[in-house]
Amino acid sequence: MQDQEFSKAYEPNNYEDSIYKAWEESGFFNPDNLPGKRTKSFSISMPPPNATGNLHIGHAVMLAIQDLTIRFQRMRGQKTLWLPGTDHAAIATQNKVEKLIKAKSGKTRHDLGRAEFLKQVNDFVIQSQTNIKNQVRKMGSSCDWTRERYTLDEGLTKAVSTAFVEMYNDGLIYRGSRIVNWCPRCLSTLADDEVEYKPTTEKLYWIKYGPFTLATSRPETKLGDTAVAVYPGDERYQKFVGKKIMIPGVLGEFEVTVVEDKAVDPKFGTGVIKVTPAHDFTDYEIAQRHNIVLKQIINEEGKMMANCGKYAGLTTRECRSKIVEDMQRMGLIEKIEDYDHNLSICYRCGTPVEPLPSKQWFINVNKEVKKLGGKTIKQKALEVVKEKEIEIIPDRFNKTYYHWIENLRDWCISRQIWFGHRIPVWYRNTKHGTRNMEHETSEEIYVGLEAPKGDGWQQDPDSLDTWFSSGLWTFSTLGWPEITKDLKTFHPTSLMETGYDILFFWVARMIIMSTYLMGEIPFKHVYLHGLIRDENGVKMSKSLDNVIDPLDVIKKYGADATRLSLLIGTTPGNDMNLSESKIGGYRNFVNKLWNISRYILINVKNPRLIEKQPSVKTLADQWILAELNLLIDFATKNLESYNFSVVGEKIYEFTWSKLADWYVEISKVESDKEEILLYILQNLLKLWQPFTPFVTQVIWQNLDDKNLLMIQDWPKASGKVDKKVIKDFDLVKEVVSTIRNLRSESNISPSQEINAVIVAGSSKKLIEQESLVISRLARLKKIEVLTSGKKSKASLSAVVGKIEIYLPVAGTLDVKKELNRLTVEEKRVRDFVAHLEAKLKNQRFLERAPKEIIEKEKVKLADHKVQLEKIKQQLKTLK
RNA sequence: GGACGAUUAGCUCAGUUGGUUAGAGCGCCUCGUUUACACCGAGGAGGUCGUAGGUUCGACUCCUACAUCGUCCACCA
Repeated sequence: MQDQEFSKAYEPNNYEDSIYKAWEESGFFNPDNLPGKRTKSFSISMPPPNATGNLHIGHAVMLAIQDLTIRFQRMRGQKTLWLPGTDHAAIATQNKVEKLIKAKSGKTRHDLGRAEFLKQVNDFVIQSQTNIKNQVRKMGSSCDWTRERYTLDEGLTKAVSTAFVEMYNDGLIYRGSRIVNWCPRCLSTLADDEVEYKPTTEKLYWIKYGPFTLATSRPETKLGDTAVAVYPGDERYQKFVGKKIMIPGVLGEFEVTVVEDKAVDPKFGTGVIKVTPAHDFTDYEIAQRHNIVLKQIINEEGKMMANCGKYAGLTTRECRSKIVEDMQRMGLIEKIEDYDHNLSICYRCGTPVEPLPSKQWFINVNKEVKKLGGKTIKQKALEVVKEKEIEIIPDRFNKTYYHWIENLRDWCISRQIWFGHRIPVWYRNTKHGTRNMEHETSEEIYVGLEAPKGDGWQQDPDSLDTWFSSGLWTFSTLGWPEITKDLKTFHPTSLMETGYDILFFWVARMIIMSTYLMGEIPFKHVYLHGLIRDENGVKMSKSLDNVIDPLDVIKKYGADATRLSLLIGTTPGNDMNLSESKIGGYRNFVNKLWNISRYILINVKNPRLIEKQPSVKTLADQWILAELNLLIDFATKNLESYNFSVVGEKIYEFTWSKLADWYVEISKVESDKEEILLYILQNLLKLWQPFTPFVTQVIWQNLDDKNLLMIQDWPKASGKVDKKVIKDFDLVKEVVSTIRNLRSESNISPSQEINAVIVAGSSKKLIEQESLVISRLARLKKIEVLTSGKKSKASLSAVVGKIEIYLPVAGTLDVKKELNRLTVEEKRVRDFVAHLEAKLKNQRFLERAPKEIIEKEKVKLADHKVQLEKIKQQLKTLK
């Protein structure tokens, strides 16, 4: 050990980069290079961060948890693969680059043209990918970079096309004319779950509508009305049902059909709604049920179409105020009220969504397919979770998953953006530029992996929803559609670890895609972590300036401390509040581990690995090994079941409160502990490695400079744990603590050594045997151990279980204070004894409680009665 | 409107199938440089476990209702 290398405080910045480099160069992130015979595999697909992003704290928590799991399984002898990659994040990336270009040159993507725009997007992506990959490394992630993938790389693009073609041939993908969510800013469709809702106060217009009065928030859609609907059997309107009526409007009269439909709430408003099938989902469904025609009046830019007369060309908002004016003039407006409702907006840009009729590609979620034994993809996705093939942690998310799947409608997968996987469909004699449903065309369609031969074919200009490719992630990254060795070895993956916020977006879609295309589940366990909020529980955001940047805190406190702060004190599915002081606390801990190691390594003659558990000499030796073995069992069991936090807490407690506070201190008193100290240290480093891989490796090099800690075998508990050892040692600890307490209460300075008399009864042998330890830790000069008797006058006194402790401090004894202290203590024990006595007198307790519990209470009572007696005597002696 | 979660020490959170005199870290108070560590050591104060009922010999733990906060889903003109 080099002294200068082992500085007083651990400096993470001096080691982290070189350690990571050593790991990466060792090749052990790659499962093919792992030593030993590894028959079982354990794999995780890393949820791909957006190719454009910066690492944020949400990524950090995901990386910490996944790396912990992979490192644990690697040490357990599994063939471990953690496959990293990035996602092209279609709309998000396109929007971002569009903004950048606009800011730089004032140009739009249309000015540049498709090819040039895509080139610029790709340049941008390559640059930010390098950035985020290095940030992933900073966290210590032991993922296999040789297998890294990108959703737009060649192999994955082929997987996407193959999936599309296969689903098309099975009739699962179809092109249809439907009402879609349309963002007039992005000029694209949005999936149902890409629409967000914003509470907004708007106006509700009560309008005269022929013979009816009805309420609407969108009077401009009156131009597209083709029906009026009432609740079935509503007496007020029976005479109109089934009739066609002429309604006066701002562009003259128009005809509507009156229908009955259960979608109408007879209690809301007047119980009548106007039906605009082309621009409202509910209205569209009503129109479908009653064979009502639809009339599109709003175009893809959110403007009124040519069929709107003088309103043509206005935005919907402009049109609304204009049309309201005109209607007021005609006396068609009865009243206008304020009205709170949820405005639908685009989740990417916040623009209000315009429902429009459009020709798009969909995945049919209700089609029974042969490949799934006649089930629908929806049924299959439900089944694998219900039958526990896939286990979601925490399991309460099962319910929300079921609910979401059950209510899933056909998934619109085409997007009118350029950046993404182009839809593998070609048309001839097409009018694909028009999405208007009224233009049915006779066109040839070709769906395939490559462009068809022959003239006049044009590829569909649209691209696929980014979640379509993400849905293939677990198997497309392993080589599918080729049946590769990796695919056979690592799929289904073992664990999917991600935030609960994308359970639907992503996890559900992977399940759908994998069960259909692969015929197997994508992963066995789903671990959902919560959101990281700031110390006040507020979502982190740049505008609030409450963001904790993982790179900043790694630099300041080290990657290990950052990881610990994200791994401990959290439970799956629950949000976590994180503050910098918490990270600082774990930095202190890492430093503690460093200094324990430093002490051991400096004081040991020959730092080395110890193969077998060393033989013991003292109670402390037995105790620390027993505690270590308990810890190993606990950690192994709980890491297997993803209880990271409790494991971290337990190892932390062992390290600081057991090893450092007691055993290391005792090692300064009892000699000849070289082997045990080394043995404990080497196992402790192994236990910590999945949590804090950097500092443990730095320390490990001092024990073994040839092999990396990350591929060592996970520790095994050796031998049976003797409970009596732990009980005895705990008693010794309590005696020491009690003496320290007495000293402290009486302001006896640590440098002042005093005598002690311990009346130990049946524990005399134990206390005598441990008297050296006790006297050094409690800073005693002389210690006298008796079986019984001898009341020491003018002493501080206390009782530990059945043991009486006297510290003769004649002269300095503050009798009044001491009496007071003992009286308080006496009352506390007396109350407890009374409580136990009452319990044990309760007939029903005696009848119904289990025997062991009653026995336990009886022993407790007896012990405390003895204690109470002794305190009383001590009080008497003082008086 | 429906579902879910949270509510435990000043703050951030643990608390496994009901059987401890309710725990940890940070913060706070007192004392302390005993050569691993002041990113430290020793000791201490601090909680009727959101409220009200109920089940039970026994409830922080189970049930019911309510309150506050939060999230998701559905969206009704």
